[in-house]
Amino acid sequence: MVAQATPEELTERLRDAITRLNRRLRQERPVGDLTVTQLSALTSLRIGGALTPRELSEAERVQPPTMTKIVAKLEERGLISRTPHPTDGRQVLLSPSDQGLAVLEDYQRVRDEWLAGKLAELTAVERETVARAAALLERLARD
Amino acid sequence: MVAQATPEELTERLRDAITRLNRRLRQERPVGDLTVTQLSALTSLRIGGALTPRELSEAERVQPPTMTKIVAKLEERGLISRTPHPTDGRQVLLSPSDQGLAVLEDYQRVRDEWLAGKLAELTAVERETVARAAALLERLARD
DNA sequence: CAGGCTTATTAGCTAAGCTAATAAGCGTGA
DNA sequence: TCACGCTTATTAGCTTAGCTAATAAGCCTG
Repeated sequence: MVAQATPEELTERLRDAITRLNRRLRQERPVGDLTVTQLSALTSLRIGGALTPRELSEAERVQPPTMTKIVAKLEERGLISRTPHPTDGRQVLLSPSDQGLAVLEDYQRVRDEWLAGKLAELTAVERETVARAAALLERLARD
Repeated sequence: MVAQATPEELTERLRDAITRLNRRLRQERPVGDLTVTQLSALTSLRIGGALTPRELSEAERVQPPTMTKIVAKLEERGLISRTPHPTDGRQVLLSPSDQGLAVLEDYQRVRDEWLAGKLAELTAVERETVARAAALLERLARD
C-alpha cells in the first residue's frame, strides 16, 4: 500500500510523477507557440511588474545568460518591451506588452483545459487528495 | 481551506506546483551524474523489466528518436544492456545492467537529497497525502 | 579618476525534445 | 510465394533550454 511507502520510495515516486506530468503538460502546446519557459518568465513579469533581467533570472532560478535568450525570444514576438532604467545605465526594465498579456491568457486557458479535464475524471475524494497535495508541493517548491 | 477549492483554483494551483517543482528538481542535478531524464528512463526499465525502445519511449512519453538518444547515453555508461528480441528481428530488449541497478540504489539513498529533505520536513500525515497524490498524478500523466 | 564591482550580453558547449527520412524485418493477400 | 505495406529503430537536422567563461559598459569608492 501507499501508506507503507518508505521515504526513499516516496521520493522516487514523486520525482517520477512530477517529471512525467510536466512532460505531459509541455505537450499541451499552444495557439501562440509559447514554450513553458517563456510562459513562466512572462508570468513572472506579469506578477512582478517591471523587472530587470537579473531580477527575472533570479525569480526563474536561471542564470543571467539563459534569461537573455528567453527575453530575446519574447521580444521577437513583441510580448515584452524594454525601457531604460531611470537611474542605472547598465540595467533595463522588462514589462509584458498588451499583446503579451493577451497571449498569456490564451495559453493558460488552453493548457488549463487539458489539466482540468483530467482532474474531472477523478473522484471527489481523489480530487481532494490532489488539492491537499498541491498545497504541500507548492510549499516544497518555495525553497 | 483547500477542501473548498474550486476546480479552476485546483487546476491552477496544481499546474503551478508541478512546473515550479520540476524546475527546482532539474536544478538539483549532481555534476557528472545522471540527468533527470536518464534517471527516469533507467527507473522505468527497472520497474518494467526488459522493454523495447518503443515501449520505453511510450512509458516516458517521449518520441522514439528521443529515446534512442537517452538509451545511447545510458549505454555509453554501461548502465543498460541490449539483447535481440527472441522472435522479432527488428526489436531490441533493453535491461538495466548490474551496474545500472547499483547506480539506481545509490540514487535512492543519495541522489534526491533535496527532495527527500523537503519531504522529511512534512508530517507523516502530509507525506501520506503526497504519496497518494503522486500515484494519482502518474495516472493523469498516462493520458 | 583608476580600479574594482555589477549588469547584460556574446560565444560556445551539452542535453532534451521534435519531425522527416531511411533501413531492416515482419506479415498478409492476391 | 513474394510484393507491398506496416512497424521498429535509427540517423539527420532542427529548436529550446540550460550552463560557464569572457567581454563591454556603467557605477561607485578610495
